[in-house]
Amino acid sequence: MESEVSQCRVEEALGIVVGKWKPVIILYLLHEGTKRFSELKRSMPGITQKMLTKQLRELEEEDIIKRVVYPQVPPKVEYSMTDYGRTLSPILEAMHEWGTNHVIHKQTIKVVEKEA
Amino acid sequence: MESEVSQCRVEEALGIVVGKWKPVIILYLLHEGTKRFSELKRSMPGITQKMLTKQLRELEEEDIIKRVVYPQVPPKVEYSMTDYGRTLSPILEAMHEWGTNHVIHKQTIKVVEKEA
DNA sequence: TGCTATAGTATCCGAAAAGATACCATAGGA
DNA sequence: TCCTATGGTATCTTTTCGGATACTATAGCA
Repeated sequence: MESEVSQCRVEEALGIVVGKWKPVIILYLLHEGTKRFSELKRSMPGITQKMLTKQLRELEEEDIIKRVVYPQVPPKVEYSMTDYGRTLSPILEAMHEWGTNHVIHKQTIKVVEKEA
Repeated sequence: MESEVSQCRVEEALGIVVGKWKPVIILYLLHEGTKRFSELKRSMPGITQKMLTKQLRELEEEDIIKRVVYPQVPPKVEYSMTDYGRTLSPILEAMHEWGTNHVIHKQTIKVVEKEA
């Protein structure tokens, strides 16, 4: 039983959460519950339709979010977290907290460097 | 005080941890302590010298790891986690755990799909 | 004299991710 | 009759990431 670095499963979690938009999508759905495609798009200024669709499909593929299509015209599609997807919450929250602190920490480093 | 998605600081943490090699480097240094450049390289088959150097420089820049150069020839350079860098540990461990479980979960989904 | 080990740099290349843009179907309303 | 809203797809271009390869310096050793 050696400590093999190659058995690292961090990338499994990372692969789901990384990207410019995925954490935003997940946190939004975690906090706001069920949302329509158009609501997601409006809440993420700068994202293209193609990008949003792609990210949502990938998250759905991994069973993180649920996609419900209502047979209407114009179409209505709702997205929400799955129970399984919600298990990501502690990780996301921890990263959010760490990230918030890191912004401050970076400024502290710079000050220390200037003094030195 | 509205829940603005754009204030999301997850990316701050994510930016440090993502990449093909960074989680591996961090976990290795967390578990094994101080390591020389050549030891890191040997423990990560497939990484090029350029990549390893680049990742290490970026982690050093963010105050996650410490770089100590010994004025010798041939050169000796040691890398280790900073105290601050060690604060990433819970996040990495959580992701590792989640990732390990996710590998199993994906198989479960496939089985359920086949049955349906 | 030439070879090795160490910790790098410098360039170039290909693949992958992200973005811009245009297009589609159709119910309901003006 | 034409326009709008919705939730997409299909292409093309740009940007970024990662990798291959070659090059560097120099102490010590045979």
